[in-house]
Amino acid sequence: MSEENNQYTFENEEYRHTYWHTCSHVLAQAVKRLYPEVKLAIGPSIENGFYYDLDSPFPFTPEIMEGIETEMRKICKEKLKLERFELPRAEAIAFMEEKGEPYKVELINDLPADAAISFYKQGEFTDLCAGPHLDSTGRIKGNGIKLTTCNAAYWRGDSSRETLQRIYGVAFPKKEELDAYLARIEEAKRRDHRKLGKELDLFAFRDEAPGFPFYLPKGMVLKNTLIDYWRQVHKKWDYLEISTPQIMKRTLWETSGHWDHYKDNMYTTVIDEEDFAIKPMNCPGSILVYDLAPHSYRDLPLRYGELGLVHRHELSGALHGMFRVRCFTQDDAHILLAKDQIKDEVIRIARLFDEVYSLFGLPYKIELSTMPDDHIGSVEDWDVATNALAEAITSIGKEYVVNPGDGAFYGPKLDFHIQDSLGRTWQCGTIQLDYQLPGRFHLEYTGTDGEKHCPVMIHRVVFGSIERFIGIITEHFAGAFPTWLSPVQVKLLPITDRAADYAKEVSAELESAGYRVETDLRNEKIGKKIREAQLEKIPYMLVIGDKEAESGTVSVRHRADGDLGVMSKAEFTALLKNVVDTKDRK
RNA sequence: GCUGGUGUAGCUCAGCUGGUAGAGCAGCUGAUUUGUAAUCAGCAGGUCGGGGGUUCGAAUCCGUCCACCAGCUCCA
Repeated sequence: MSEENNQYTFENEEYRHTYWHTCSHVLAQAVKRLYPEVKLAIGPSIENGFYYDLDSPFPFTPEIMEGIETEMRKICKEKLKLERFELPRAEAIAFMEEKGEPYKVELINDLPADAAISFYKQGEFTDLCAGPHLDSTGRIKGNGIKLTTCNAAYWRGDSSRETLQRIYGVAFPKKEELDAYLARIEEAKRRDHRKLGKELDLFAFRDEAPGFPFYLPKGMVLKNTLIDYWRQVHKKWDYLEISTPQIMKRTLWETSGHWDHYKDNMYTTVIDEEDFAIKPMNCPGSILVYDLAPHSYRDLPLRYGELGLVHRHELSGALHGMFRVRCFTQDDAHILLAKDQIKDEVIRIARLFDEVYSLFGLPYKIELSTMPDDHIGSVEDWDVATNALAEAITSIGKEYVVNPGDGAFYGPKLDFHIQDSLGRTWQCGTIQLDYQLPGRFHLEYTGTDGEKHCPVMIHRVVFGSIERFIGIITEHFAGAFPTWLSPVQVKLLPITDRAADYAKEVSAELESAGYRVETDLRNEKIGKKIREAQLEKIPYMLVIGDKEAESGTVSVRHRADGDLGVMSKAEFTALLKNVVDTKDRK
């Protein structure tokens, strides 16, 4: 989204954030003028606008938000100067205590001893803030401001602390830019995969199974086609496919550490008076496969691929269409290798990822997640592993940002994030290094020295999950999937009953050539048949009337390119074959 | 899980301050045999998310449970 923001008239990225940061102060000032009893928390600029967290005894309804917006415009018109000043710690605390702002007092108390404690004053309003800010509220275009939503947020992101109300807003130097921004949001909502999934009959959710997707026939074609592609890619990159059990004994999960670290998210059951768990991850299964036979360094890296169905009891509020479900198929792989093979293998994986994402035209961002508080293993191992990941990405000329403390409990990871239609990013691919699990299971291989060594394990997924990836590409293509992926690739549209037999003949020929075809034999006008096929986003429509039946031709229409004219059956089949075989994005 | 919001026919939605439900599309039937984004007519379809409560009377008010939406927390 940051690229798109540059089309606006902000002078530069820094000015945009300064502008929005000042907007957030104007927001807080407006709230305090109208509702002095509301307490202030924090109010920064964000990727797409700004927000202010407030502790309020009442909810901010749309009417109240409108009132606040009006007051904000007034403050802009007042052209209040913003003035920075500093106070010694004791005075700063006394100042905020006097104003009755407990959250600000807490913030000041937590500032480092040597930090300057700065404030910004605009008119009667003063806020604790490091800045920078615009020099006057008059620089903000009043009617370019829009408060978008109000939602809950925990004070300092801690779910055990107070729930605050967060008012989000956007603002632009020109009213037309605000309108364009809001129009873009509306357009993005039109490609929401939940909406398209329903319209295109891909998948469904039912109250009877919250968070558990139902694949409809067309969604199943999509899923199976993705899986076929996945198998093809992984064969090429030397992976061996396996499949491991859905339910395994508690003792296994205790050995793996999941019982201690992940139990709250696991579905468990009792069989013959013994505890079992439905797998939330595939790794222990792969480990048991490795452990079936002795291995030597010659076997490594050993790459086990598994399309593993996992179940995780996600918090109800976290569920989100196909992006966040409770049961999903991970396109998983577990690679066992020697420590000195890590960097090369990570490079190899990152190249595979790039090949896959490029095919779909998906831009992605890489994050390096480091050691969390809740971790197992030595800090030294973590350092070595984290560096290996960083070096691998740098060496293939890609960039990453660090996500401190966000690694899995067993090791650091590289996450590959892809954006949805609204610019929210979702983790799809991940490469996780694991120095712990092989040791917990006493895995070993015989090295060149004839001694036993413990291998390292890499966990990785490319799609992330088939479900999430389907959601991502549904939004990316706005439901108009490339022909090779489209549930229906060709729709035959006979104009009258007279052309029905010929249409069936063409359909049979295409089907026997391996294409997915539907025929619309309804007694409807051709305009209506075309309209509906367009709405179904079917790539190729073949209009068939008396002329085509007589000459043995087809009249081809493409969903995006329109009427392509009359072709012989052979010409059309060749065109279709080319588009499908090359996995053209058309 | 938390805060706020939403929940009316298969789908998209209307139903003002409480007086026992409406439209379009889809479906079915009939007519129409049609040349690149909606042919016409008729019929049928809902215990208004579920259980309660207030009321002479509840889709409309209250409470509760469920699901969904936005965000937070968490995560593929």
